[in-house]
Amino acid sequence: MAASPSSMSGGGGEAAAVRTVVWFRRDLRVEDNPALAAAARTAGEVVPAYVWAPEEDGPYYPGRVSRWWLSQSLKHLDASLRRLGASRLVTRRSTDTVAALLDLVRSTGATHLFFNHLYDPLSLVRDHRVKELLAGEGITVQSFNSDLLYEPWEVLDDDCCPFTMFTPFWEKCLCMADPAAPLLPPKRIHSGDLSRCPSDDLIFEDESERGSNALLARAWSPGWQNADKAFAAFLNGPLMDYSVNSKKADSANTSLLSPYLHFGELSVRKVFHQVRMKQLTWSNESNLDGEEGCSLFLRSIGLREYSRYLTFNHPCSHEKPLLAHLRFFPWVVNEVYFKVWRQGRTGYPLVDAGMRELWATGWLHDRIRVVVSSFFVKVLQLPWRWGMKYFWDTLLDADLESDALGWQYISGSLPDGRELDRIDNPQFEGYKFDPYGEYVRRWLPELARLPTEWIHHPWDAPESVLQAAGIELGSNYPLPIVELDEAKSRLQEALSEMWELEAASRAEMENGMEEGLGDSSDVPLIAFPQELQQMEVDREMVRGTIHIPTPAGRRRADQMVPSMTTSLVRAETELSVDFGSSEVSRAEVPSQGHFQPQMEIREVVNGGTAATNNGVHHQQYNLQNNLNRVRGGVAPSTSEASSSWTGREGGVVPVWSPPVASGHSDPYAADEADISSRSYLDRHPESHRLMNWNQLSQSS
DNA sequence: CGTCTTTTGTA
DNA sequence: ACAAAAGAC
Repeated sequence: MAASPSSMSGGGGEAAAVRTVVWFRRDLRVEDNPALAAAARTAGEVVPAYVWAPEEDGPYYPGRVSRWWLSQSLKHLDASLRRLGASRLVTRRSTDTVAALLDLVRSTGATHLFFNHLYDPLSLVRDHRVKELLAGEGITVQSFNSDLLYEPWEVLDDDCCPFTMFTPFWEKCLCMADPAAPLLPPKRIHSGDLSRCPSDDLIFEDESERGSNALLARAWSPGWQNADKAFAAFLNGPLMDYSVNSKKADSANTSLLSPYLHFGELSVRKVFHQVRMKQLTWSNESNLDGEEGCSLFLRSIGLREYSRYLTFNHPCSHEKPLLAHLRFFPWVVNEVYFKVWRQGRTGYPLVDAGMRELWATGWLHDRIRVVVSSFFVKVLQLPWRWGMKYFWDTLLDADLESDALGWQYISGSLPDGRELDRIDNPQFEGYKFDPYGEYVRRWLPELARLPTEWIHHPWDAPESVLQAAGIELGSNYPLPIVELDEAKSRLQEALSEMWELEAASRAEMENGMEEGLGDSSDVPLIAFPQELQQMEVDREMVRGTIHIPTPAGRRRADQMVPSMTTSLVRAETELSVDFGSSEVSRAEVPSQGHFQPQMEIREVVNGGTAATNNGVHHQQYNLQNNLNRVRGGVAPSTSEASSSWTGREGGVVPVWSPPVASGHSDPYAADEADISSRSYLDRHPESHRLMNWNQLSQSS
């Protein structure tokens, strides 16, 4: 297992010949960055590089706010690297990362390529290709862990199998040896002569996005040093009351660290160690709430950890339910529902407030994410992947692994997820998370004058109250798009249908096994709506109504909330008189430490396009798929009920594996994406070996 | 006031 | 499905 000197190239010569390309991805920091630290330790020259090839991500081309963050963070990183003595961050625009790296290595005469691990399926495949190709060129390629407390293959149960449930996974993590202490930034970096190594200008926004992006900068400061500050602020502030406050929709109580963590501007290992220290302190002071807050916060770090763990072991987790029977759920493919949800016009105030906040700011409190996604899946019964894709397109902290985990959890597709058949009632959730209605009033100005008593169920309010509040249900605020009772019965029907389909397919499977791999009963993925692929703001909805006279200078293509009717317009204009002078027209993002129940000025989108995501190339990846293997005894119960959980898979959008006939009566279907299938690692020993092999260099 | 029932939270 | 908590009796 030694650090494989055999793969070294060019051998012999003077030490000065060592030149290492450090390939940055989602590890945009100089502190506790193992790849960078290792490169600096070679005492040779270090060429920091970034390759921007978003087309490779297919439908998961980053959304506007995410690209904005990235652009800022790269600037910050470049400045940090220069301060350390590097000449610059070398940037490349490409549609083929591997080719771009090869070119980079050749044009710099580098002998080494270092980078930190990623665990999403695209990266696993691409990084493997990078290693093969560059090693073939005689380049020493090493990769490191910068993103996780523990590598996915390090956390195994007593039988050395990957965990399939979060709780045992996290318990195991917590009793493993502490992760390595964070590394300091390198003292100095020399890049040598880079005059023959051009950089490309990276363009992360188009004209139409500039205005909206400018607003983001008022609330957020990307970059690893700012991550550090935000983390310190959280440690010394909201963390203490984290457990007490975690039930409120108010973002001021949250860490707001997720975008930093997504781009690796903040090291989870550092977070872990510092929170642990706080916890120890509070524990000694018998500060039970504080101590519990630490556990709770670390648990959410654990969920992030687990999301990588899952995608590593089940590379299809962003498109296929991990519980196979869910693949037979008859999702309602209704783009009108989808649109209404996105626009925050479902008639359920808490849901609508959340969706408008997301739209306007790219941010959503975790609780509210659960509310809106649960509503999406259970009340509207839309395919969860649509919701996940919308989150991907709009969230500032969009993260494929975390979002896949979240949506699978909500849609009942995980062994330890929520039950699908229990509908969360947004009204009661409103009482819980937003007891004074402040959150709703802030994001739904049309309901601003409704007394708290009715704010979460305006449909029950007496006519006189509504009138006094200037609300006409069905006109300036919608009636519930689906009644909860109706949703419940529809959900029951859908579930019965799911079980029938599942049973039928299983029967068919048992009969027609020999007929080969045709697998006619395969359930295809539901494609994303075209509209979502372009992230277009719905225009008709807005055009059909009255336009708000838009104050000069505030008209912009933005993710602004579409309004619907005249009376709403009236309410808005009135409000804007009150607040118009105080610059509240910004796309508001939660800022740490205060919460003002304040009206937002809203404007109608005049055909604005939020983002022009054009990277819709559907890539096909040829991950070989073995025949299903059953892992006996791991499933929670192999009893009669669960014996019906057998399914198959299908694929339309990026296909990871060809459809495959499924196993027999296993608790979980045994196929590529399924939770009981053999892990990705088992099926791709090469990747495993490569990773393990390099793991060593990190610990040196 | 104890026991049974309902609701809630759960990654 | 299940345990804990809250509510009903």
